[in-house]
Amino acid sequence: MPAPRKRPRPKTAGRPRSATSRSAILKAAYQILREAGFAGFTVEGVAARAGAGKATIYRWWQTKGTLAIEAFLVAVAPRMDATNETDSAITDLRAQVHHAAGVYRGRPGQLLRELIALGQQDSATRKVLQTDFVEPRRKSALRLLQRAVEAGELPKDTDIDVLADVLWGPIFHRLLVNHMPIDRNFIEKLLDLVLGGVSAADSNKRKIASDRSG
Amino acid sequence: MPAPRKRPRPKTAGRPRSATSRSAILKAAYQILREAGFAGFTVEGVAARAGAGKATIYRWWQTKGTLAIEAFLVAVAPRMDATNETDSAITDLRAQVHHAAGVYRGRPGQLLRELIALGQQDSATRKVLQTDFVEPRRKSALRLLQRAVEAGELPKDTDIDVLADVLWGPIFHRLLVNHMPIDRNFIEKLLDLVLGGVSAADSNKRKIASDRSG
Amino acid sequence: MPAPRKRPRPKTAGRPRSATSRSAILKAAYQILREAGFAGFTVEGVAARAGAGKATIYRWWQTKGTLAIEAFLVAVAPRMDATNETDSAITDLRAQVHHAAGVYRGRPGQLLRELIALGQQDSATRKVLQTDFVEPRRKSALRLLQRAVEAGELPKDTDIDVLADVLWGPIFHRLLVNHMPIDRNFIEKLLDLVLGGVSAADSNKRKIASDRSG
Amino acid sequence: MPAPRKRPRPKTAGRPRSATSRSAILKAAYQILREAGFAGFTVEGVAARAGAGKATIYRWWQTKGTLAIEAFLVAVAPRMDATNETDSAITDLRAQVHHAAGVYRGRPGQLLRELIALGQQDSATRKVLQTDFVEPRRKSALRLLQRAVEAGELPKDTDIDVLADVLWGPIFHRLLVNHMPIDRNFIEKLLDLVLGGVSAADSNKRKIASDRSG
DNA sequence: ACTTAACCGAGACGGTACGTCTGGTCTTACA
DNA sequence: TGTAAGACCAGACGTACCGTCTCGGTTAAGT
Repeated sequence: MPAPRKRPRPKTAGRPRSATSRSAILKAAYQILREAGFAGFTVEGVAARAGAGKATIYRWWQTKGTLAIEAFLVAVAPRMDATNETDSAITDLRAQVHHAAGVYRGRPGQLLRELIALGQQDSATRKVLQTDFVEPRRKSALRLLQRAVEAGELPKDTDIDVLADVLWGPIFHRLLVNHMPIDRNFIEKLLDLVLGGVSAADSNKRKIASDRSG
Repeated sequence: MPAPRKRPRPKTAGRPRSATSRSAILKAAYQILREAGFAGFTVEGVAARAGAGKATIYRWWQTKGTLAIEAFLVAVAPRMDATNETDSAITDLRAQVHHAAGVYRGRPGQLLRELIALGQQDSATRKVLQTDFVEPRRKSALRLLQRAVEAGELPKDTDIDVLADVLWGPIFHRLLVNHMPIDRNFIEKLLDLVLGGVSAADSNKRKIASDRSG
Repeated sequence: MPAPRKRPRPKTAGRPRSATSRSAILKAAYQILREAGFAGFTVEGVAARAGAGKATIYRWWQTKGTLAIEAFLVAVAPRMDATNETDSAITDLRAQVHHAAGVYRGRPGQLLRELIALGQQDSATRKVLQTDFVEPRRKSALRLLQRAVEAGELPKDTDIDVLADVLWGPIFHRLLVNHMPIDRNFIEKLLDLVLGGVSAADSNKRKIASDRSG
Repeated sequence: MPAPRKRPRPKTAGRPRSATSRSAILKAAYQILREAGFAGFTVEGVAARAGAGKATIYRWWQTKGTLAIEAFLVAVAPRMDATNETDSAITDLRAQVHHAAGVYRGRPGQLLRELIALGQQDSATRKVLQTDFVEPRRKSALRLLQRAVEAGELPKDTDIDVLADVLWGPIFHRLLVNHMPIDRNFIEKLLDLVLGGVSAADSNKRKIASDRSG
């Protein structure tokens, strides 16, 4: 059983997919998202700005939600991941959280809120969001946590699935419920509370280090 | 020269708002939400089922989002709060979290996901959600945490704002991102990790106690 | 058979109808008709401008159409009839036609068009229009024609019902179909053709006389 | 610097207008008009019966009035014109008037009344009615009258514009004001009065002839 | 003076239809 | 076959009025 909506690209078909068109569509989609949010995001608007036909869009994206997510990820994902590695997995983890929080504070965070919201109503969108955004990031986080456990920076019996949620959950909570800001101070206290509670590391040292990049 | 046709009208002129109509609308709204989710929730549908005019709905609710939220809260809020109090604030807190998690696992949780999603796109909706749902629950949680701090069950320097997010954030995270279930085991581990990490209480005893109410 | 539960109250019990309110409503109604035509004529608008309640309007007028007609007639009818009588019925008739045409050329004519239009769709309105506008004017015209017949100004076997339509029909035709103007020249030729064709009077003399009042 | 993404598109781009849809809409519109009159004529009803979208209707017809008129004309116009030609223009004219009166007496006449009424309130509708209904019929009548003048059946100095109104006006008058029926007798007398008054033909002969087709 | 019935303004009510908008599909001609 | 253009169906949107109904309150006529 082949994947259902995987585009069948035999070597000798008719006219090949236009890369120009695809990137024009994604670019236009992201511009509209940035300018008007998902509220002002219409397929017709994207088609018009990209100089594309609506049918072309629907040929390659299932729904407008999946288009929005792909446009968002193509534009934002590159600057979402911090990849500096040190000897300490915990240090890397803290850097990763701080970096992500910084991104979420800005325009991309607002868009992400809307896209997660979108995922609640439409299953195709939810799936794409899950596959292309959530899973890679979660796996990356779990890998770091696993490294920390193996290095003895976290207790051997740590449930990293739960710990990952305890780390990221509060940030998404503030992002989506919007009751308090995701400021640097919050992240710092969160990290101290969660990682400080399970690791024996000195919180002060870290605080000084992280302040340099704020 | 006084105005010619100015009689001193009473402040409460005109036919008063119909309570019957209001409750019929809220009831119909909740029924539709429960049956079809927010995707199938239309003002026209609510009006038709309630035997009300659309104008009546728009007269009293700014947007369909605010109607949805009010309908949800009126129907669901009563069974959302566990109010059993014991001597231990921490015990009460654990009970509260378990109870809420139980509610979120079911239909109300799915609806809540959609309503939070809704709040991302429309500011009127966001405001109502904030005022009528988020704040009361948060205040209740903060009160319990404060009690725990004052009773010495939590360290004196605990930042309860952060701790509240660390407790509830992971649950909302799983609710909204939907990557893993909010099962009893998760809640247990979450509580142990968060409260166990800051309090010295014995986790095993609590586990046995809370299982009786599951 | 008297009703058993009805107490023998006098027919004229309760507060009498407010003349102030009635005239305020009619005045407001005509103002709106004049300013915006029947297209912009709403009962709510009339009520608001008159400082009256909608219920008061509907208590005294069956539909908004009947209100519009009454408002129009109260304001316009007085200046619609020319009552100068001479020895010649034909001369009076010509004067009457010229006068009415003059009124129809102006704003009242436009309103009349809309009110006749209104009468096509609603039977209550049609009836009021028939009774209060059409019949009196038709009777007046028939009386003049009858006088002319009796005076020998028209042939004894003239069918005055048909002749009345032949006289007034062309004017209403131009009023409602609007293909050509109801100008003085048209009326003159119409009168000459219709009355000149059946009477032996000299058309030239009349033309000179009527030009003085154009 | 030329526009980068401007390809020379053909003038006839896009899917062409669907003839199927157009005729389904017109058919549905006429059915509704016939069954319920203009009072029961709604764009939503037409769309539903035609299996069309409301937007499609509004794309091609400015207002519901113009749709109603076009539907009426498409269905009714063919049977409105009598085209039997004889040697005598007057005879043809009398036949034409009788034929039209016959049509006006029936359902089409009732609809026409409503459509003319409609034209009083909306200028777009008035224009369509003027262009597609009034003008062709008027031109046809004027042509006949002109023929009669040239053939000597009417005086050389006849003002055919006025005569046309004198002929048709009384019919429209009775149609729209509805004070008396447009029966065969009325038409006969009208013709005798108007044409008999200006031509020298024998009225009795014509009466006998026309009675055969009543 | 008291009762009572009908009046009054205000404005909410159930409805109906409006004209607009957008999602997702379909149909052309061209490349 | 892919593409741009744009027409298509479907159906919810929020608005505008309709004519009815309920309020609190007023005003004569009849007692």
